[in-house]
Amino acid sequence: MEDFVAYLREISKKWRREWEKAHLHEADVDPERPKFFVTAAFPYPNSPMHLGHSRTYSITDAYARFKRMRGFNVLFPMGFHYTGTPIIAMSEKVKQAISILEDLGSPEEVIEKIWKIKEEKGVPISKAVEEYLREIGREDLLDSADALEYVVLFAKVFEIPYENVKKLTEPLSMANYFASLTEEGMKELGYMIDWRRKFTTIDPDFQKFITWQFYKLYELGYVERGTHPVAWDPVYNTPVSQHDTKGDVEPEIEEYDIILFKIKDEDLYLPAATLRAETVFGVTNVWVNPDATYKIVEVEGKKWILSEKAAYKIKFQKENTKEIGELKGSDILGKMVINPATGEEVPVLPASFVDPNIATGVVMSVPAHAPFDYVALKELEEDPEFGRIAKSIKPVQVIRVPGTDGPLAPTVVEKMGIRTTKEKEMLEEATKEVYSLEYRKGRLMEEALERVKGEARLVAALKALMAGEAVPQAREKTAKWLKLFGAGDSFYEIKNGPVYSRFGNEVVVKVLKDQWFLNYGDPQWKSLARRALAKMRIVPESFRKEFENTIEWLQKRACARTRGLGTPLPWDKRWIIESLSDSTIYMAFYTVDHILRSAGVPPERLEPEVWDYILLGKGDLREISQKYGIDEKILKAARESFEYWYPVDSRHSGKDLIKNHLTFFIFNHAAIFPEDKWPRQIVVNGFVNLEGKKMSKSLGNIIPISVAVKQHAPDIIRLVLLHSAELGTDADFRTEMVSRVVANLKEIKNIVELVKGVEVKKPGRLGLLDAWYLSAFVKDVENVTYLMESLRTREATNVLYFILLNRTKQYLQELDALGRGLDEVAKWVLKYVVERWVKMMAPFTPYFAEELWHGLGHKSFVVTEPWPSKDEELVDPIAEAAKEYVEKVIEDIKEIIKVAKISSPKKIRIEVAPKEQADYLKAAIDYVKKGKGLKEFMSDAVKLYGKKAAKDLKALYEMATGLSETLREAVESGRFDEVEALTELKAVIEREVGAPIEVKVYEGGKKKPLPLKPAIYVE
RNA sequence: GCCGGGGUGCCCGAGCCCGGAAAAGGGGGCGGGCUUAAGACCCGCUGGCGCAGGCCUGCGUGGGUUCAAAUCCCACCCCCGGCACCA
Repeated sequence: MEDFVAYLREISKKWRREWEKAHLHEADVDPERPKFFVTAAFPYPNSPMHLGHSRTYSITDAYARFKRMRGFNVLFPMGFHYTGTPIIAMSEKVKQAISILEDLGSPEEVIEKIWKIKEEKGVPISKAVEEYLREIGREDLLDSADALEYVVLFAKVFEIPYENVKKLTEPLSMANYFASLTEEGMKELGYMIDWRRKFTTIDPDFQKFITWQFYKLYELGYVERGTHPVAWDPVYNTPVSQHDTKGDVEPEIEEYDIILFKIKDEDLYLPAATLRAETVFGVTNVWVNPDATYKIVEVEGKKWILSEKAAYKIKFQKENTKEIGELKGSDILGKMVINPATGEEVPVLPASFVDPNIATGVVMSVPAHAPFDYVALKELEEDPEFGRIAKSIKPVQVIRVPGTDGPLAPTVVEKMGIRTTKEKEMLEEATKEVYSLEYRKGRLMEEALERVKGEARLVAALKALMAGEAVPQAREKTAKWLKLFGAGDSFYEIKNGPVYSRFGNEVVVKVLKDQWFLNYGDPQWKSLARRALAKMRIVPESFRKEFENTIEWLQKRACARTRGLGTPLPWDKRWIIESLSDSTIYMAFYTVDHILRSAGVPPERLEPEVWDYILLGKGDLREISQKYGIDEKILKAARESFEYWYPVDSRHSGKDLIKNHLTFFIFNHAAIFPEDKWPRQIVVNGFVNLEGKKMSKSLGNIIPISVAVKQHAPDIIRLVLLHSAELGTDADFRTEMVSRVVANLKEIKNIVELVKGVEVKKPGRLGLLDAWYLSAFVKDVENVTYLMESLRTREATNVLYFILLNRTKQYLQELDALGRGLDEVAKWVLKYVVERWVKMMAPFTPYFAEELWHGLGHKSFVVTEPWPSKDEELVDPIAEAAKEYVEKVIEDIKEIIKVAKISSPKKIRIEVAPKEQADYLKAAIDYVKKGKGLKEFMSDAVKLYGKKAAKDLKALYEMATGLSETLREAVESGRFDEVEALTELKAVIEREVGAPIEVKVYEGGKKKPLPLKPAIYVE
């Protein structure tokens, strides 16, 4: 086994060299041949390519290779996506880790020790790092644990020598390093990528291309400006996302509605933060924390009272805020404030459950709908100072849930028996119950709006707008209404806080002004996207709905960031175009970049007008050539290349990209290119698990291709990935599967070698066995072709590497049983099959197929051979039916032997129904096919064949309904002869059942045979 | 909550779109063969009943349509994934 894998590795090196020498993977414009342009999402080089990525690429490659054999001029290019921030964060973490490691003494030893802890205790790497640091008494370094984790991951899981890890402290060196590892992996796996066209997204010419794209989008009016909240490091003044935080936590941003309660007779406002603005109509009081410190902050001309923390946070969300005073929570207790929605006066009361670290530190109290508020009020009734006020407060119901009576919060609280605000867990559960019920089923009551003090006109307008509205809509409308008259605002908070940036600072929310958006919500753009999708083939088709939903759901999307690698926004260079926005139409760039580069066109000349000509055919060739100093011939060649290769015929990626990249891909093509250049197909595949487990960096169960190839062999990895799951579902890479695949390839090799050097003439007549085997194979050819057109690699490989192999083994065995062995006829048959079989394996295991092909004496490359076609004249339905029939008979004999508990049968007699019975069956089949019922058949058939046939006729009708297609057609043809089939394959049956058999036609006896159902006597 | 996917035999998993065979294929288990032994490999069994190829039950739960439903329709229960400025 080991030897065989080594052999597979060996031949992969050999053929990789040969193909490269022959430039097999380079595709150029060829007007004589139909083109096929395949692309897969390019990798982000923050790690070497692993098994998960290679599934997408292996599918793409098998498909590309298949299409090439089908006669297409296939282009499969690849590039690298350098845009973005994770690489920057990672390289900084590595830098930090290296300095710690150097500081600790011998870095490699430390890494080994950490790995040992991980292995021995079976804990994630992060835990092992922590444990190690504690062990050596360096708890002070715990803050940098995740940085160390990366280095361990690189060194141990990715098997990068420490000397090389040390070089990854600069973003670019890291990106280049991983890009080159990935490229090498792709080459090892034999992907037919045209590497001449490789680029990275920070190459100057690519940046010019993106610049053009954004000018286009801008001209079309799809780029907009607005404000946008982001997670932010307040010290380093930089946005923070998952990879920038300690412990890689994704900061989640939550938007609170602010409702401004003016303090009566004072120029001060209490900004209550709430997620349930619609309950403002039921506010009975406002809570502040009596022990907390509050600041008076001037916000947009009003004086807000905010908790100390909130006063700090708001600086990042509002412009020109000014702290002008300070007070204690207790200072404002008992004051009356005005509910801006209703105009009612309500008191300010103390509540210790109000957390000054969350939102504004001011909360409005709605006892009817918030369990906390209800219980807190009850609690307060005992208070010497505020007890009297608390007692006087009655919950005000403003939301009604059908099927319930009265306000929900008190009901639930009483039901659960909650008494004090200290029962936090119970209260939270109660809150969840009330909130979710009201959110799903609640409606805003008309009575709630009647509380609004004001002109009848105002109240009526509110009623018209919101009475009876479902909670989600009522909430939105209330918040909007309050904002419109200056009593409402927004406050952003980190929902899962506190989150710390990798610099150690607590992350806040910053509202960015002038953020640039792509407006995917634009109705015109949306309808273009819809049309593009409708015209496209989606594989598997079941994902279409998800695309449709995504198109509908997409709104504005921030398309630029303040930092990271990438292309500056052309009209506002402070911004860098974000990674998912600069990777939507880059496939077009593949069609021309090698032309422009090999001609030495300086990137700075690739101004928008140049791209307009190349990609849209706009402008005058000569004029542009002169204006930008680019040779006319080059421009023309680029234009022709684009025209030839575009549109993309097939776009491949993992299913995680449906909701973003793939849909943006559709949108942007629809916006920028004319309809005939819109993509034709999207192919989506599932993920890869390893031995049933999700791959994760923390578990360290990621296998980079470089490691996998050393362990297995390229063809094995390809085949396992292609065979282990249906396209849309998740695959599982298991060693067990690997060994099965290896064993099968070995067997296939042995079979192929049987016909090495065999030269025999086509025989005049085939045996039943030969005819069956050939016919089944021809159907395989047709089937595999169809399966590959539908990208069903699992089924296609199943036919080629499992079913066909087994059938071939069966054929060879049965030849032996018949005493024929590999005679001249069989040799011809086998050679016929093998030659085509090897070709069909080429898309999946190209190296293996190439080696076998040459072993058969061919001089051409199998990978560029034409795909086999279906040889109609070899289709023999009668032979297939005969074989199926014989197998059914064998099964029946075995069943009888088993049920009758016959230990060693001596002789078996098979009596076949007389020929004319077959006519009855034919008639029955005819009725079944026409959808006529049993009754109808019986009444007609009895007339025709007589009463005494009635019993048989009924049985035959039932048989007809369940007949396989093969047998049904054989019976219909009238050419199928049971005796002939049984006689010719007698030896096969005998070997299977272990007794001599005798075949004859029924001449009367105790068991009456039916057609296809002979009477069997076992002695 | 919204959107998407799914609940099939001891386990994993096809089949459901286009209704018509206890339900492909694995794995595990049991029995047998091979072997000094283990492994690998091969054969048989693996819902129930059945001394002749048969019958019964069955594909989340409950209804319905149909000569016929894992497959179509309705209601319900449960599980998984995504929910954005991140590649």
